[in-house]
Amino acid sequence: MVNRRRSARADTAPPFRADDGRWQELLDIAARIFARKGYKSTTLQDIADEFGVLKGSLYHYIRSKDDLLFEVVHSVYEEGLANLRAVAGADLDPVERLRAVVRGHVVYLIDNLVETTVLLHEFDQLSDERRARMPIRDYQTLIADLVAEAKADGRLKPDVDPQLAALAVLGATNWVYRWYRPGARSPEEIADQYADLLVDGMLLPDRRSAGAAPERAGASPGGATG
Amino acid sequence: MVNRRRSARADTAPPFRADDGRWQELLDIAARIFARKGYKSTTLQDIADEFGVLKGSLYHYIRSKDDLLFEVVHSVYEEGLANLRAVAGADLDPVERLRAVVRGHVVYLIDNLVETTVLLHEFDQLSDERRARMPIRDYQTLIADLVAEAKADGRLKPDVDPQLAALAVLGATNWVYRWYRPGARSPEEIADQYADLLVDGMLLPDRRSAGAAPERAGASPGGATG
Amino acid sequence: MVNRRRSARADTAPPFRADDGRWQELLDIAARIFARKGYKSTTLQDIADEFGVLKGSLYHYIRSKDDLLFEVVHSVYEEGLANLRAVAGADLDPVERLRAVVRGHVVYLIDNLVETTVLLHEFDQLSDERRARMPIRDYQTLIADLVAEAKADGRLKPDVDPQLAALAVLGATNWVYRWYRPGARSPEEIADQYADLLVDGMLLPDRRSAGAAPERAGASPGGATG
Amino acid sequence: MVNRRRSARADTAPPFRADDGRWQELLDIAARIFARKGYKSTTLQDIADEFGVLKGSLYHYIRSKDDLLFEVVHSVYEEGLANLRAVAGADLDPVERLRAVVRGHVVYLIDNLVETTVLLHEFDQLSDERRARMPIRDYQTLIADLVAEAKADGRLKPDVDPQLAALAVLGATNWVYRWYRPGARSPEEIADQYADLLVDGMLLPDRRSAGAAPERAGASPGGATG
DNA sequence: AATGAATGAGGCTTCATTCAT
DNA sequence: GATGAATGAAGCCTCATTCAT
Repeated sequence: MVNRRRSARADTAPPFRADDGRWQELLDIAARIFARKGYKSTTLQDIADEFGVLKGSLYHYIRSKDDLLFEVVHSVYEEGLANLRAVAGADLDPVERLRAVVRGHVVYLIDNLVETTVLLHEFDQLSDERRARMPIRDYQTLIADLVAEAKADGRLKPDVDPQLAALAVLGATNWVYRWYRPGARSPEEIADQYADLLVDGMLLPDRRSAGAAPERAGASPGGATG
Repeated sequence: MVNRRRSARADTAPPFRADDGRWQELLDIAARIFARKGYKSTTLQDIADEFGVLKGSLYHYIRSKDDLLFEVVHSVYEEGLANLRAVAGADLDPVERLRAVVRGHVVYLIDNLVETTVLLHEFDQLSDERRARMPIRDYQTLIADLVAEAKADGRLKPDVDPQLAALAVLGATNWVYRWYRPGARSPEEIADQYADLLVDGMLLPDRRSAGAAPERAGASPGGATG
Repeated sequence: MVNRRRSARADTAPPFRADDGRWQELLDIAARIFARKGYKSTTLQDIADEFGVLKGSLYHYIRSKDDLLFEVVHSVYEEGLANLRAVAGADLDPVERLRAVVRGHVVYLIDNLVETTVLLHEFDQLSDERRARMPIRDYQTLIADLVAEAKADGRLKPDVDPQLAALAVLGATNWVYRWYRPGARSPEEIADQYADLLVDGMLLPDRRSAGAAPERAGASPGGATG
Repeated sequence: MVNRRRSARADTAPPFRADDGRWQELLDIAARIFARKGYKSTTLQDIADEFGVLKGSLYHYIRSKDDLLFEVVHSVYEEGLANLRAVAGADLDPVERLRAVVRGHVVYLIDNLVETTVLLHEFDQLSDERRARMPIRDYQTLIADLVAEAKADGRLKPDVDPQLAALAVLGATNWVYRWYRPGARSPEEIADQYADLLVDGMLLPDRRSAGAAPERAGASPGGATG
């Protein structure tokens, strides 16, 4: 759905004005390697090799290795949140908005798998200052608010705790980065299943969307970690 | 229930037979620091400092840093799986066993939060050979099988894909390591909510356990990442 | 005679293309220290100190300490063998070729004393893989073949065993690295004496070159080991 | 021929009175490993493992690793020299004494292959003080004196330089430690061939022992380094 | 923009040696 | 005589970063 997010080199003020083609290429390479090996296990040498320059030359683009992590992560964070906010603000009843949010989150995550992997797995490696600029709790709050709204509408089981439910939703959906590999199942299929499972799980029995879709075919999804 | 898992120093054959008190202390320290800073960002100096020896002295207990990660992770992996298998084998109908498994997994994870954090976050840092000794897919398979069984019983929505459902369950529950902090809510409360949410989400509308418990009180859970 | 052998950086592919001046300087320094203290007793610190950089900086030139040993040793090995093969292929009768080979070997060895010292004393410290690339037995074979040829010509005592004779020749000549110090006696004098002694020792009594040169003056050679 | 040389624990004054069985066992083990891997590459751990104690326990037998090297080397040095002196003092003409010395040296060396290997290869690793206690030049002098004597008798080619000839003899014979492996050829066969080759090489043509033995059968000797 | 060389700090690991028990 | 634990120094190697060209 999304995927056209492109970093505007948010607030690192690099000592240069790289043409944006090369800059994006660098970010993409860094993101890919961070996702594969982890931030700490990635060396600037790894990145420079793939970028086709000597490692010292990377300092024409960045001021520190940390910059790369931040740049990779910051834009997915912002855009992903914006994306969810847009969906959450649609003119639908709260339960449907919740469903849409789950769906949208899954699709966004898969559409930006490399970057979200880095965000979700390497978030803690950011400097405190930079982590503070990405209040990751906002995701939880956004969903918890929707749950609370639906609950106020009387649609949900009375014992649903919005915060806890939000964390369950985020856990299930974020976890996708751990096992998704393109091929078996489309992002949309996964998103639909997850939305149905998670949102139906909160609903009062008698209020559930009666008609469940007929079983969809598809190879069983693989899972590296799970 | 849990938590008395103690490593029998599985298959690293360290150059000694230390008294197990010190060995366990070392593993606990390592696990704690790995959980806090990540494996790669933890230095043997960090560990030695807390253990109260010079860093070279750690080699009385290990043969490489990697040993520490493996030892920490291997026992939680094994015991956690054994734990789930025991629960999954109970003499109950499949849906109840599924519920019990979700509950058991959450409780186990929280009871062993430090070690499961290391397992879930640093699994990829293990050497290939050692990773192969812990077929983490077994967790997914175990749950997927239960889902398939319940589905065969006609209890579940026909479009539930067992593998996908298992991954959703594991995502939601495993994610707990990202936000759980002792205090606000008991492990059992969380476990119950998760079990209800996730299992109910798979059930056919008319087959659901009618009586949902009245809302439980509790402070809203904090969440570092989520 | 020789001594212009310069490494073409045979097959270590270092992470750079240093100007060869510095590279040769490094190899020369390493060779000198290896020869003096032995490979194992030489530290990269020793080498870096003399090279004038921090020890970590050596890794611009090498990938491991082992590289240095290999580079030092590989080129003398190859060139020394080529040198002998050239001499052995001359258009002379076998006995004279043998004499020339002994002479040539001694002169080459002294002309490249530092490197041959390292080759002869530290050969076993090479990794198996690298040792395999230098079939040091070729020296023995080359000489044994010449001896066999001379024997087939009927020039040698019938009980001369070519392999054993070759080993005697190599032992006597290679041993030079243990005691030679420039000054007392010229490489050529030594070479001539050795050739006469060793080759005459194989000849049939009546076939020997009658005229022996008059005694040459010269200080008695010192000898550290021997 | 010899081989019953047993160390009297020359002058290391160890902090103990080990029963000599264990002490000899330790020296034998150390010698074997030093010969195989080199002194520097041998760890006390290696030795302790084979000796069947923990490495710290070795300090009941030695005061330092260096002690082991010295003890191993000192006794072969002394006994080997005494052996040669006895042979050199026999009541024979100088040329025959020379021949006997070459023979005796080769046999002794092979009979004590492990220890002589350590002596010949690791001599330089001894502390200066200890090296000084083993004037290895004595071997050279002993042989050079014999050569000079034979030369004074008019038996040798006039251009034979006694020192140089002695070094050739020592080189050829000492080198045996580099290639000898039991099996192919008896120590005595090798010794005879070497004596004939080296001594005949010094003789005046017309004075040589006419009858050379008929070719002896035997597999060709292997040679690791040579 | 890029190179090539170097820095400097620190990481993991090894190992001879000591010592209380 | 031996153990088990620890020391302390040092060794090899890595890597983010700097800088003159």
